[in-house]
Amino acid sequence: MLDIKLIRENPDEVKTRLKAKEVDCDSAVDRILVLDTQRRELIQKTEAAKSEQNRASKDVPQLKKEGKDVSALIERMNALKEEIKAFDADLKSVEDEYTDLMLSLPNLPDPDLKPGGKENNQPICFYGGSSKRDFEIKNHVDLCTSLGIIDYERGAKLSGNGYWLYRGLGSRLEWALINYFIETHEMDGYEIVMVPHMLGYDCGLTAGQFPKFKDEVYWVDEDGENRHFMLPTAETALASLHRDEILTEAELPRKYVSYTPCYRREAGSYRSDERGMIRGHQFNKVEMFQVTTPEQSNEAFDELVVRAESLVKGLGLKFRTVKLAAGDCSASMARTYDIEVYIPSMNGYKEVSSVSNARDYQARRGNIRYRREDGKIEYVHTLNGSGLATSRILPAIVEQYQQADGSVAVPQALKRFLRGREMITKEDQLKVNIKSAFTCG
RNA sequence: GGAGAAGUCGCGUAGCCUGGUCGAGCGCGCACGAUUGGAAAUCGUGUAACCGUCAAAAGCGGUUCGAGGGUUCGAAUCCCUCCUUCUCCGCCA
Repeated sequence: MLDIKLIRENPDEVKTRLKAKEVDCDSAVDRILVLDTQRRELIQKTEAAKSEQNRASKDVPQLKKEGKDVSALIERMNALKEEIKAFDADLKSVEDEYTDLMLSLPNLPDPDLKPGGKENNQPICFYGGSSKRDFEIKNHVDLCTSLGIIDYERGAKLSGNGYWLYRGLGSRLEWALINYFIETHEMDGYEIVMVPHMLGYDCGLTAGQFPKFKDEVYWVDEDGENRHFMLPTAETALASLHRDEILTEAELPRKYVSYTPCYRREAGSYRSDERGMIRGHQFNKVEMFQVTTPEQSNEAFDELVVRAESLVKGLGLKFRTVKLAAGDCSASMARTYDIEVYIPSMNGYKEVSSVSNARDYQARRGNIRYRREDGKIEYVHTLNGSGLATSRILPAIVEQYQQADGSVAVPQALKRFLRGREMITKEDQLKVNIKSAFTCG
């Protein structure tokens, strides 16, 4: 949510900056200004009437005590009652429309972002050398299938297109990634939080996904008011952790890390080049989240980018970091850098981390504030960054670490999470299969 | 899932039966001041958020006693619905 004072005082600046995001909010802003004026007029009228009512209400017992007649006063209060009712009804309808529009406005992009969409994204850092191989590379779908570490067929059997199963060493590899990431973040001072996977509506509202994008998540429990949705990212839960709270300056910044599966409808986004685990309805992600003061948030953003990058570096993967153009940042965010890992079979890069600064946008929606040392109360800044999306890292590892014989080397950093293993080979898989055939549950 | 109890100003509580000087008493905590060589103790003062008015602050006005609705001239207090918590029973990883 944007600051109404900013809209009131600089409506043109707001309009211009939102245009950089390739959304036209001119009419919404104009309407908000009208409603804002109406709202304040109605508040004044209502409050004048309520003030009189309060005074009269105090006089009644006093006059009664003095044995005076209060019937005239009570009649006046009856009239006031009707007046207030009418004003309140008007005010409610104005405020409802006002709130809807305020919630629909996206966050202002930072001024240094290039305006426009994807085509204006700027890579700002490349890491990792040539990935040329002297054998014909295979894509991760074929590799994972032949190694028996991912079972696409049965995933589809169980849940349809966009689902897969991790099998044996595939599961171990995925789990190793999660462990590696979580452990690294914890050592860096992040608190590990395990959050509910089914969330109430207000979580989506605070994070900024709702009301606009409420069709992009899975809804469960659809009986009336108490609906829950499956979280599309841990950010949606973490953003609401301190909703309606007033923190103290001393306890900021707060740093959280969460591992959750992410559930997304991905309606209409299927593309044939995104085979396998590049895009699914359920994927795994470790998410970092920070709550900071406004002064801390730029530094926190840089920190999140560095942390995400160092995880990819730690795995020895080739990647690049991209500064997103205003229009490619999501609605809630003022700035976003994506970290994209190289996928040899696609000869392209795919996002494994998205680091964003929401500034006070989510804090306003969720009423998350802090008390400064000097006693003043202000909105916090919130930031999030994937660290990392394991379901996209695994294909990258499999493709970048593939060997001529179809086996896959294990990145050094993961070896201790994989019982010191050097390679994942078909023979490994065979052993795992035989073993699991004899062990039950 | 069944039965019962409860949700009040940072925390703990009083007030609810018997509606009106209750936005709300007390204790703790916290802040400031006095006292002291300093501290403890003691005493005194203060102690929320939001909205509106204002250039801003002060001041003034309004709202908030879990949430929403109702009754009433007037609701923390009466009625209804919902949410949450606790206790007991049942069931269960």
